[in-house]
Amino acid sequence: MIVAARRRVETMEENRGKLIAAGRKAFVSAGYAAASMDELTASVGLTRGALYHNFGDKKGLLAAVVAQVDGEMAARARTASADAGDDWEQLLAEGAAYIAMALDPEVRRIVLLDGPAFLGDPSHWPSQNACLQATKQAVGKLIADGIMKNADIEAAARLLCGAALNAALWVADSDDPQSALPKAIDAFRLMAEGFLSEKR
Amino acid sequence: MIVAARRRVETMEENRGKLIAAGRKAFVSAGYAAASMDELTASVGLTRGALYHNFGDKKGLLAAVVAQVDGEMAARARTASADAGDDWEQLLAEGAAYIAMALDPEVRRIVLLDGPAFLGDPSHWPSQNACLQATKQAVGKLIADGIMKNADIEAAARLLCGAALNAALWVADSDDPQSALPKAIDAFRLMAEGFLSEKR
DNA sequence: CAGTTTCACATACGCAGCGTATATTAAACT
DNA sequence: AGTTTAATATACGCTGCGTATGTGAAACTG
Repeated sequence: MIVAARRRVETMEENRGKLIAAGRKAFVSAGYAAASMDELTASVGLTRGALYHNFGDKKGLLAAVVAQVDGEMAARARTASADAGDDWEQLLAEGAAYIAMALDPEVRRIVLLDGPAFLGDPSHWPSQNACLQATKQAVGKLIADGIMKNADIEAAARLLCGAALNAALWVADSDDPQSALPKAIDAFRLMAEGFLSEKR
Repeated sequence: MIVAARRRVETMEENRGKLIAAGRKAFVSAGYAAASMDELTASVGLTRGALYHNFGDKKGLLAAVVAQVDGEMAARARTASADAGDDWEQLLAEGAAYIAMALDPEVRRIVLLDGPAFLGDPSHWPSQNACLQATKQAVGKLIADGIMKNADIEAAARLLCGAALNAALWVADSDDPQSALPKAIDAFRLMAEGFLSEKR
């Protein structure tokens, strides 16, 4: 059967997708700096021409890849906190989810290491770092409801996120990640409770 | 006056020092990846020959630079905690000191961003990340004395350090670092108290 | 103190990779 | 059908890393 000629936008979307997928693979295995754009594009049957047309430069592809992975992180976090009890438990569940996520090499390498190093601070990313966004929102509500002590929202969110993600890097790099994970999560819950109001 | 012929080791030490100093400058202004070893060595009147002889490769220089900056961080942290009250206050003072340190571009760019991205997890650095080491020791003592709740030492240290350093990155990148700094430190103290034993 | 060795560093070379300028070809208009 | 547009390919130059080789001065040696 003769396939109808593909429309331009279709193939372009498809090629963008291919390149982003290839980027995820390449960046995670070689790291952003060492990833070759020639190899990457060839691996999906394209050339650097397509890359530079679609993403401007190498950084542009990284940004697109980060945005995609970041979006997936947000989805996973929502799922994790969905069946937690109250708002506070939801925050803890999200934190635990982020710690677990960093066991994923894509998250670790691309979002936590190369992202900040080559794209700058996550809070300025166009994709808005998922962890930060979700945490900030949760913290805002908890403080408003008097469940959390009155700290600066941004600062508290950043501390919680930073703690979770950094602990995650430790877990991932430890000798026995599977046994380190619960320790990290336990400690996280303990520490986060510092933010809880006394009267609760 | 005729200067006595310099001994070999002397000049070598001096050249190593020059290269490390040049590395600090170059890495902080351009970032590790974009720093040119040709420019860097030329800026101190040497060539890449000296670099590769002394440090093996580009990464070797980064490691040396990281070790130096890391050492200075440790010294600053000790000074900061020296005149704090009890052990717990010392831990908090150290944390606050680390948050303040990340306002230093060298610390931020070299130790917090490029270091982990290109040398791997700080806990495996030969220089042993100063923040982690100091925090682990402090936490160990506090738990042994029953001042802190019984969490995993590594995990707790990693969380505290991660929170402090990540908050520091936020402070450094915020619109008004000087006003963000106290907010970050306040929130840090609050959160850290989650680790305090009830009975205290 | 002349001869020899060592080694810290310079010079020279090859190769890989990024970005850009130009070419091509198929889809989209008219 | 002819023309334009634009998505991708091709071709080029430049920069930069790492290595192989050269060199001269300090460090041994008898």
